[in-house]
Amino acid sequence: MRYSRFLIPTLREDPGEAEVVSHRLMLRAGMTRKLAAGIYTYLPLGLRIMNKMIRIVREEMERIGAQELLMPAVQPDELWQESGRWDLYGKELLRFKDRHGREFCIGPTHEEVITDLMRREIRSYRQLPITLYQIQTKFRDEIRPRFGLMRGREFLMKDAYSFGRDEEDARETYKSMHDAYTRIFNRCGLKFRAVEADTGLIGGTFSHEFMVMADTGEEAVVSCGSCEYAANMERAESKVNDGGTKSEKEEERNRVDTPGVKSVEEVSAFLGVRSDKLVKTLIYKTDTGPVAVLVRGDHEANEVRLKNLISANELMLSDQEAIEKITGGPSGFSGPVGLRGIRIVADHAVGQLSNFIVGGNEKDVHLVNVNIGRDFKVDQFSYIRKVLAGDPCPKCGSPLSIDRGIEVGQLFILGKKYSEPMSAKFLNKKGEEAFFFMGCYGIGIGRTIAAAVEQNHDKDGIVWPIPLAPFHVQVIPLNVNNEKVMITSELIYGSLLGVGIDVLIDDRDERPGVKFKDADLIGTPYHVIVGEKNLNEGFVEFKDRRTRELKKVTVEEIIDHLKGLFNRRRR
RNA sequence: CGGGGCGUAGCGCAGCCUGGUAGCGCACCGGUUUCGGGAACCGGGAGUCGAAGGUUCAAAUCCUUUCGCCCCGACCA
Repeated sequence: MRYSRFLIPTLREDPGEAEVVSHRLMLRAGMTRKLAAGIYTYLPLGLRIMNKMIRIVREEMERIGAQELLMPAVQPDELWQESGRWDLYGKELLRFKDRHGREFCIGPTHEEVITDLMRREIRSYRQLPITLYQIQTKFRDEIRPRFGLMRGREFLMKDAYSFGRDEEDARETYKSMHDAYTRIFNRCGLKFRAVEADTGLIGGTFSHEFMVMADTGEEAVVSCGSCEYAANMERAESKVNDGGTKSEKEEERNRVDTPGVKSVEEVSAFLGVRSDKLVKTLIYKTDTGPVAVLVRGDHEANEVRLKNLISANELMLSDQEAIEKITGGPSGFSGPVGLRGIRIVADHAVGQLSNFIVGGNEKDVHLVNVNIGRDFKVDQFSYIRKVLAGDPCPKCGSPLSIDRGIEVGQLFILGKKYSEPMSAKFLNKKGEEAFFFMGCYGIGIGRTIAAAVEQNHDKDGIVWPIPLAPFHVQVIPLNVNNEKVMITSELIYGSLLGVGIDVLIDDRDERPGVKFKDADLIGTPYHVIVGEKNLNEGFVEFKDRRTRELKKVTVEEIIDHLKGLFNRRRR
């Protein structure tokens, strides 16, 4: 490709709209442009990267025997009514009516469509298991799109769906997907981790997320340095010390006046006790009724775990009014003692405490030396708090650490969540009807590219991992008006092109500085610099973008070297 | 949806408080000189000041409404 004929509108200055590195650099490098909030155009250079990514994904999907198909982006409401998600999905689902007034949506995911297809086409267990995938544009009307490609509304996604006879089939496919994902993200040059995840709206029995580690990540990832345990914050837990006996003798319960003292920090400072001697009482409103939740003062409630525990779809902290009605006191002074007509669930850590402090359900009053059993009853203990850095690993007990990650892929075992309500059945070996046992597996293409930029850049621009790089080599003739320079540059360009290496020749009549800056910004892994002075001594220069190492070499050497380099990669 | 901020040339911004000829840098076009890390000089093109309404002799500037965008939060595959 000739730079002079190729649209790469690089920007010298940072666009004001961009906050995160990947967004900023991809705009500056002329790879993407925004059309509306969360909706982006991929310019030619950006599309080349996307296509590289897609190729990797296709190769790895084919390798595990998944078959590609393409489903419509627009989907009729009937299918979503069948699965029950039309009402469940909320505003994120972009809905509209056609000219006849029929309801449609733009697909944010395709479980319904694929399940419908399979129930029509698959009759027998002999046709199972089968895995299908597509690479397709999705739309989710995010409340707040942000971070450029990392969280757009319209985005390209690889979504695969497996149909098996039973759970064993599903687990097997799941495992091969896990391997395929590992290979895909490795090939993209990413540092990542597969973590246990909550199943969210898609639902199902278990799930892994592939997280790319980056400070700008949106999700907190809990992981163990000593064993393979890793989970996202929503799901993570730590070892529960439930064997511990309470050593302290139960003291007499007392009321203390705590005028205007509400928060854990205030109470612990006011009474001169550590916050882990306090118990927070949170009153939640849920679609399955109100719940009082007890966590230790220095802990935070994990609302996702809580939701799962009590099988609620909706869960939010109660407002002032509801709190007064339930506890009899204002917010900030809630406590479990004397609560009636409300379920009380407590975190395991609360169960380890004795003689702790709680709110008195009365303005300006707290209770000290409170004990479970004697003073109130807990309906259920569970792990319902957020893990803190340093907590013991649930598997091996070593301290856990918390990092930030970008979710680039997710694996779900769906089970019969869709096949049952949609009545997607086949005949099994015994001649009985059975529901498909399903799994689904997504990769955010654009997001993975953005994540790759987050992990691979320096102050001058992007440093593409070779498999994703839009061009492998950039030939930079420093003076296009010098015949010798151009003949040599063209020779190198042609030779590399001839062996299938992606080469960009910067044949613009620009000053060297401009070309160097653009080459660094775009992030081509290797630069071949052809300058008059070196050429007179028989040399060109070879630069490694990542290390910035510069070598003087002859034309023959550089061609051989690059040919060898990319031949080896291909094998 | 709550809080904060911003819409002025392709991009980055100033001007607005205190109303009176729309400006700067980069980019773009032409010319001269340059030519190894975003060149210098000369000349030039480019704006319904987000939109609508109001106040005023006069509005980018003041008032009202509205649309869009960004950030934080709530939410989230």
